[in-house]
Amino acid sequence: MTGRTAVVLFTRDLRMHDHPALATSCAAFDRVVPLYVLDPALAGLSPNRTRFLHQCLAALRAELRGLGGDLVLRHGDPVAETIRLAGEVGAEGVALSADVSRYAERRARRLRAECERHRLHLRFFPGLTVVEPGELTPGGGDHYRVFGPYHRAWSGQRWRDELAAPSRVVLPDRVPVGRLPALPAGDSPDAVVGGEAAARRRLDGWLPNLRHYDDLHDDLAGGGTSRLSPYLRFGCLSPLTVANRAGDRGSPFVRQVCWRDFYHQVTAAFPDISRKAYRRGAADHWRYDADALSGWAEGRTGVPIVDAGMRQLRAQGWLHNRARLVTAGYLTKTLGLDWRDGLAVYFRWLLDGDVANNSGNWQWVAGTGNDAKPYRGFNPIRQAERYDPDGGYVRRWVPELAAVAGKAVHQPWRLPDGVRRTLDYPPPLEMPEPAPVWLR
DNA sequence: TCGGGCTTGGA
DNA sequence: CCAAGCCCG
Repeated sequence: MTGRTAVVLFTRDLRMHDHPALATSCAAFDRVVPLYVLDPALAGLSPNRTRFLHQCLAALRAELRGLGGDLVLRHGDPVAETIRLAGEVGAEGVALSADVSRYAERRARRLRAECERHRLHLRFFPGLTVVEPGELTPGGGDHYRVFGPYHRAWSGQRWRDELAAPSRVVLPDRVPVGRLPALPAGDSPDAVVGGEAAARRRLDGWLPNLRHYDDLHDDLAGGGTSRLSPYLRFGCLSPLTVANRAGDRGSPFVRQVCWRDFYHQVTAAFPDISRKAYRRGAADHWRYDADALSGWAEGRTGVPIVDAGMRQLRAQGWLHNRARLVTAGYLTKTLGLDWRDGLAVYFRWLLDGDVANNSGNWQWVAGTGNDAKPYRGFNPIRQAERYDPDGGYVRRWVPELAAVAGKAVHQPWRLPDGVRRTLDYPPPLEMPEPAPVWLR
């Protein structure tokens, strides 16, 4: 067999379109081996994401087969398996998308060392963000610490060109492609289904709603948000594609895509983001109360808007961004519990849970992150009345309160005793003194 | 260096 | 109007 071969290691870029590592390798090499390594170290982290991942892999394999190739699946350590496969197929090069988490950083470091040892050419590509982390820097530092200035620079930056899906993928002869294990069970009955085709359908279906985004995105009961986050998390969609198709760079929706890039460049500069307070000198001392934590996690705090959010999370593996703010704010600022504990619960359930966004946003709410106003607190009742004015969101997710009409559903402790006793719904959790002003 | 500016709030 | 310092240009 003659000609040159490359291994393309897929990670969380599970798509064919606008995939720089794949497109470039297919153009530059005679044969390309698309590889995904199932790392047992990650398998138990989140049943929801593991199931979604397997759906993405099945879809990617089908797409690659349609182009004459396949997705090679291995189990084990991604670095060891990549090196082993490269040896088996006589590859000269390894390509993958650059990533920012601690896990990804360690994987990259070990890949560099092993590729050097085995005389393999290793190349990292863009593609997980619109603008690569580190590409934009402020005058006095290595990364942006405040969103506003970052957004201005990001909007004015020249973005790379989108790349087409390859037209053909040629595998070397006789590569064992490996079996995809049976689809594992998730935790959430109403989770969306992974895969690039599903992602593109959702994007196509949602784009006509874009012009209402600014008016509707904060309404908890409505469907005004794109719900693309799980697909962006696994790279079923290129964020550049999403941003380009959404048009105006200054629009509120594209601004949200920019937040994702913002937290990736923060994480690249501060890989401890999931464990350590980002803000120097931030107050980072919290109570520990196992009962309060489990009450919050299971959606039985007795504060309806909080419980509604947590139950949506458990049912769908996703929750509205406004509900993320309210539930996270309640855990940290009202209950006084550690943002890391809330982060872990989100990580277990969220289909879109990734280190950069999940950690960055939790730290923002907790006041330890990239916020100019770290002493911000959310009043859950005010939030509920503003963003769920009729109470429809609460009644949908907290059926014990379905009989309570209107916005009274947000404060069941104020209902007449006779009514309250008919509801199978707890009083609010005991809270540290002083009790919050909204609870009376 | 210094002034403008800072996702999501509250009184 | 105050957010609370401090990031950014």
